Amino acid sequence: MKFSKIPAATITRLSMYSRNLEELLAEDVKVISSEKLAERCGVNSAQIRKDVAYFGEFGVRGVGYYVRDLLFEIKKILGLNKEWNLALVGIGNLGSALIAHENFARQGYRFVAAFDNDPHKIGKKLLSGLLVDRIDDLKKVKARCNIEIGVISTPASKAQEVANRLIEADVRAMLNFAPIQIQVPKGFSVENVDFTVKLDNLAYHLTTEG
Amino acid sequence: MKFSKIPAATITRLSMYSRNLEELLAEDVKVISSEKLAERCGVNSAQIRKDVAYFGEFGVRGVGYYVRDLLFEIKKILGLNKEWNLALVGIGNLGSALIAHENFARQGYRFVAAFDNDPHKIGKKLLSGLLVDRIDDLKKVKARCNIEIGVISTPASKAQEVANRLIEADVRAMLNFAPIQIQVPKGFSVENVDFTVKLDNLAYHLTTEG
DNA sequence: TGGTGTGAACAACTTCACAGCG
DNA sequence: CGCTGTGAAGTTGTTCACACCA
Repeated sequence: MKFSKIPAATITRLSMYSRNLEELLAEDVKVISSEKLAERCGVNSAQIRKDVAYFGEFGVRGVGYYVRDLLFEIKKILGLNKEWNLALVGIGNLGSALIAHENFARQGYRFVAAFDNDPHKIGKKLLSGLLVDRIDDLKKVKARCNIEIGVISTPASKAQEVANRLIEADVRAMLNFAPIQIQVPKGFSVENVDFTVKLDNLAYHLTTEG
Repeated sequence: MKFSKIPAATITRLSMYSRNLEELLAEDVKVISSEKLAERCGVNSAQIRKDVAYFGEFGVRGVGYYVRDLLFEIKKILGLNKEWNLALVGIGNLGSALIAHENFARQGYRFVAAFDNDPHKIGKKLLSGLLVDRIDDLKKVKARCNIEIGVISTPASKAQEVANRLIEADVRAMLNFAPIQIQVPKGFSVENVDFTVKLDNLAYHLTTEG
């Protein structure tokens, strides 16, 4: 185990390993070698060994990794041994779909608040049972619900403004669905989910190789 | 201009430059230096010069880049000088939200077909006016609508199966919203939009640095 | 003069290859 | 013996620094 810097890509792969290990667990596989797991994940086996070795010695030489143990360790590394409280900002089509989406809940992400600035939406109850709050009440609601991650699903033109509110309320992490680079101070994290960029990549490949 | 291999990250950045240039155009800015554009995009200026230099000499020494011209060239590179036809597969909450989402249309991506395998949904008309087709009719519908990119918004358990149908129908590009690695043969492209991975990254940072 | 285009230096990440251990 | 853990080698991507040109 070393304390050198962890590549960002390593964290992303850990997330992928975690999902695959969950599948293996469901298939009742007890032990897996880095070689086999690598094949499943489409990466190099040394990559897997190196990725997990950043954090400890979780394997058994001559044997492989115990699926249950490795899964547990990876989840601990990622911080998935607890539930995380999300707040949705921007209750449009996409936002509503996200609240209803199963993938959040399954991994322990839970929407505890929802915000909008449209007076027609404020006070309404969503299908999930959540009440839509005014964005001005963010701090107050945060104190009550312990919001840990903000999910921004407003139009691009409003996204930075929303981010500023989240920063003000000291929400340290944001998942941004708007196609724009959000500026945050040190100590805050933003992850972008930008499907236009992905589509542009596909268009490029179709144009170039097709 | 050189024909060495283009880093994947370059394409992703071109997409970002394109958006920023569109904003600059709207602000009526005529010329911009790599330095200024870099600041806006949060990257190094040499990076920008190198990225665009892979494809040609679009700048003017001592001046910078003409916004309109560079935007045009980048869009041509990415293949955004045409409209792209999308087919949505999986009409759940997320799928419906995607069809209604403005960001696709604005960049020239247009949904021309929608598929599901739920008998209750087939034949129904979506808000956009699209009729939901049977996935078995994919080839037939493709012949009519010229589907170029498939958008997969089914549960993870069905995603590979859907991908196989798309491959069979020779839809060469897929945007996958299911949290799973999709396997495709050479010549096909997949881009993943996976928010659980992004959330795991945020959770990791909150756990580690927070 | 000022900013591009680019070889060369650098940094980061990935893969190899094998020592070491269960 | 077999598979992990890891230094070393290799590869890829980024930044520097400056020649060159409008």
